[in-house]
Amino acid sequence: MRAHEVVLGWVEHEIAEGRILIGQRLPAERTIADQLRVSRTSVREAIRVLEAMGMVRSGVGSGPEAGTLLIADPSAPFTAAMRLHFATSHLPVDDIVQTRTLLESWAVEHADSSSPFLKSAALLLDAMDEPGLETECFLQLDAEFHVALSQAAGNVLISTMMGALRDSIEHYTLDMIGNLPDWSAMAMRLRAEHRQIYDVVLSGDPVEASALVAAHIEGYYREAGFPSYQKSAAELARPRP
Amino acid sequence: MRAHEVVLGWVEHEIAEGRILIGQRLPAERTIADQLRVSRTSVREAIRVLEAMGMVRSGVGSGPEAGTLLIADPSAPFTAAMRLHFATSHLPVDDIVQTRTLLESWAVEHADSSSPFLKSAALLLDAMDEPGLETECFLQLDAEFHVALSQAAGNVLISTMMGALRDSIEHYTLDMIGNLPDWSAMAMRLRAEHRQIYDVVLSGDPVEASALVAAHIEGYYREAGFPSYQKSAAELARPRP
DNA sequence: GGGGATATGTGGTTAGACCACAAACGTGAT
DNA sequence: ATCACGTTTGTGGTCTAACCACATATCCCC
Repeated sequence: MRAHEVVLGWVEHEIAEGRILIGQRLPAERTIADQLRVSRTSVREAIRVLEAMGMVRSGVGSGPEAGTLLIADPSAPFTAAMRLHFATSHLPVDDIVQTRTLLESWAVEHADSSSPFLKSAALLLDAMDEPGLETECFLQLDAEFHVALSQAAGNVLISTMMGALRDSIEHYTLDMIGNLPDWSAMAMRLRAEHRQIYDVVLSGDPVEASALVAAHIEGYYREAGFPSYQKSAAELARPRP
Repeated sequence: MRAHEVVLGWVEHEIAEGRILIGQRLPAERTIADQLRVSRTSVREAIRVLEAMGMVRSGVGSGPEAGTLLIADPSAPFTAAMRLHFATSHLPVDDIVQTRTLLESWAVEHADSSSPFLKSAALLLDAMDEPGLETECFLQLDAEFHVALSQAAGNVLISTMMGALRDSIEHYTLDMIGNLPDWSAMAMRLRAEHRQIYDVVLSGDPVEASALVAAHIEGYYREAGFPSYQKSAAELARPRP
């Protein structure tokens, strides 16, 4: 086992044992190196890996921003990999729409209407009603809302995948709104659809909720000027009407 | 921008420009360091990141196994992150079954029956018929078969997610076969079901294929001794009969 | 008490050296 | 001519030791 893998194993172990909690600092690089009898070089290689996976964040200097912090929620490792992935190879928008539709319509269909994540979703909806909200912020809240909805189904994997998609989707959406003739009208429409979806999920009508979500996603991408996206997303997700 | 990020950017650029192809070697660490005017240490940190994401593989010595090879198909970055993720936090089996069922039944439903991936799938089926095949190898081929099926739908994201799940699933399946009273009987049954699914996909009956896949996955997990898994996977994937 | 110089501790980076390994190359004996 | 064995070459793997930049904490002088 290579030296930096020893370090990775040690960190994983420390986390599993609860000796390092989220938000806490890892020991200094020199300390870890000394403790594990490896060079600081190897410790740094390990930290680069953890950083790439979104598990830690390094900062120089002193004070609360300095040192290497553990910032990983369990779903984080996904995100970084996806980000680099999408930075390298641009995925077909159709694929993204299909996948979003599949995952999200499944999620709302299996959502627990008493899930605390729905309360988060409601707060996000309120935040999106804020007048004079920056477009960028709106899109961020939009993405958050969809992730929160997905979490309500209680499937860690599905939530994780949606969370991974979120950041990547923001990139596309920002590009897309340039194609829109009237963004504020679109924002209004999105707000209304979000409310409708939320209400139906809360009222416990899985089938209707699923259909609404599919239509919502499909409509968004189509109106934002992706003519290549022909087929109905709803149909793709649920081809047997 | 930190030094190792410069290296990462350079590698991404070289890949995007087509100067480094899959299966080819990156320049030697010392060469890259020299060329980019950074230290070899920084080059190594960048390579560790790429390695963690499954994009490259490093080997010492000389010859075809040596050097740093680019092995990334577009879906690779997922895998490593997932692996570390699963190593840290054990996911509920139910979640995995649900996700597999959702992704795979969608994939076969939208499979292109003329896809070259189906030819790969056929070869894998033949390989699984090999008498005296090690259990471990069989499970590997099994996983490969499912990934190949998923690829036939032509959605990069879905294929990617399935590919990411594959390695993780192997871990569980290996544990599971210990619970089986008669592995060779199960293997026989899996072979038969695989053939059946393959035939139906090839014949172009999406609905039937989807149902078969769901039943196949569900049956496997249930028989392998996960009583916690109660609900029908087929029902989960397609709750409106 | 205030304010600026200094000490401390952090990650970021570099240079240079050695090791282990595996293939390719030479050189010798047969 | 051929084979076997040592040598060379080039690769990643590791380590030491030093310096830098940065941000806080501390101290000492005014």
